[in-house]
Amino acid sequence: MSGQQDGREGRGFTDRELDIMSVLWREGSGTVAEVREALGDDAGYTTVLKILQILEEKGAVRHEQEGRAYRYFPLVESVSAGGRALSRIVNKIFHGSAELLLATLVEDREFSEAEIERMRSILDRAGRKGNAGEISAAHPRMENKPYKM
Amino acid sequence: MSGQQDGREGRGFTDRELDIMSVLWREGSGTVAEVREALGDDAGYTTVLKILQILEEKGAVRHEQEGRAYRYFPLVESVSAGGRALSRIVNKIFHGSAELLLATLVEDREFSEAEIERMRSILDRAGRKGNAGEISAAHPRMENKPYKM
DNA sequence: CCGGCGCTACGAAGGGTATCGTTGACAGCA
DNA sequence: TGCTGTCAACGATACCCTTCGTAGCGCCGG
Repeated sequence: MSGQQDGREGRGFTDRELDIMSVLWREGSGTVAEVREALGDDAGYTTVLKILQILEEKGAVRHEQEGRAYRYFPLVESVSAGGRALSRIVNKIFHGSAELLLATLVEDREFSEAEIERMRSILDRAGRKGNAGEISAAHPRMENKPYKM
Repeated sequence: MSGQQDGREGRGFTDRELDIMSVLWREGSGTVAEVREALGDDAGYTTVLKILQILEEKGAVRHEQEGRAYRYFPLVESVSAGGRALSRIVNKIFHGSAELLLATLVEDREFSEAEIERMRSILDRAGRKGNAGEISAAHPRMENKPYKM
């Protein structure tokens, strides 16, 4: 029994972990040295390695041998991590109101017309897809949806 | 060196802290017992008290004597906490793209027509304001009060 | 007046994160 | 062949979060 050592899976990322995942998402992959470089070289080598290993334990990244070094690849999609984080924020901070979230977002930042136009079209798509006619039918109780990682 | 004093002073709440702040934001205020009740009574009394005290240390809440108990009030607005959290997510996970964030948001949830309509109007307002022209005198402050009741 | 109850304060235990120092392996080079 | 630089693994350290156990205090009912 206990086939797999289920460590800390399904959890969110900590600050530092997120920093490193961010690099991996942006670059696609990276060795310890590369990640360390991308972070701004303020972190020690072993520190970055350690966190990468923790991330691997969590199932968020994997590695391949590349020459003498390991190259790390993200296993968790940034979108799915983002979805989780957003869900959390919407529920805990904005009480389930995505509108309030959006309002806060546009309050804090300045968007170009083009950006706003693209965001509008995203909403249009959502409107057509999510609700082709009926409105009050099902009020989506925005509790925690099941996500998978 | 390079200590990690990045998330201490009210910048970013931990899981449990967020749970409790969420209750306070929703209810407006609460005693330890009330908060504990609202959480689902799976938490011990002293646990909730402790976190409330930590929150107070961080400057996120304050308390007033009320009879024999303390009544805690949130000092940090949910919107400002949300703004910070959103900023973080946009930058670290969505690489600064609010569009991608919005796309993910609408991917994960189903919205009613009414909600989408309101979100669209939020974008309209942002478009008029953010446009390099003139800011109209009417400044529709998006507060967290008059919404979603 | 006294005991119980509710409340806060103190602080410790348990587990996790973040940062390194050190060690051992190995490859390239003089 | 022996030195040096790069790399992963291990272990240590320090700090933080979360959960409580226990103690002390004031109030209320009997």
